Amino acid sequence: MEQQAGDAEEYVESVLRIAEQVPSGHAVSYGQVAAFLERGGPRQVGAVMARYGAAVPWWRVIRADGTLAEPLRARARAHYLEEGTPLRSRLDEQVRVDMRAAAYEIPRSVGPL
DNA sequence: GCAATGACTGGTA
DNA sequence: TTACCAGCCATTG
Repeated sequence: MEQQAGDAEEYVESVLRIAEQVPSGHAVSYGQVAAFLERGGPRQVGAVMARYGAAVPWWRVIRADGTLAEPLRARARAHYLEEGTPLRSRLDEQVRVDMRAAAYEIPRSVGPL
């Protein structure tokens, strides 16, 4: 019954799985992913992304208000411009994703393996 | 076992 | 609109 360790691994796989299948030009929030998995919370999703997110399009998993942590913001902007993600930038800075337009509903087929 | 930390969220001012 | 606050939950020291 070493389920606990297995659950942690499965949780990571599920989070990465979701991040991987978010289509270009769309984005989901940490809370959205956590609510979909019904597991942990937004901070746990963020923790997984911080550790294993490098292997997936992490810029498609963002905060509920369409912003990102500062160090990531600058990197994500380039990807958004390249993918044509709907942005809500007023001036040259303060770039944030327009979640109303970029919102993406996670298909249930992506649930926990 | 307790305290601090973090790629968060929603509400109020 | 932005700024601040309290709540939440697993990980780490």
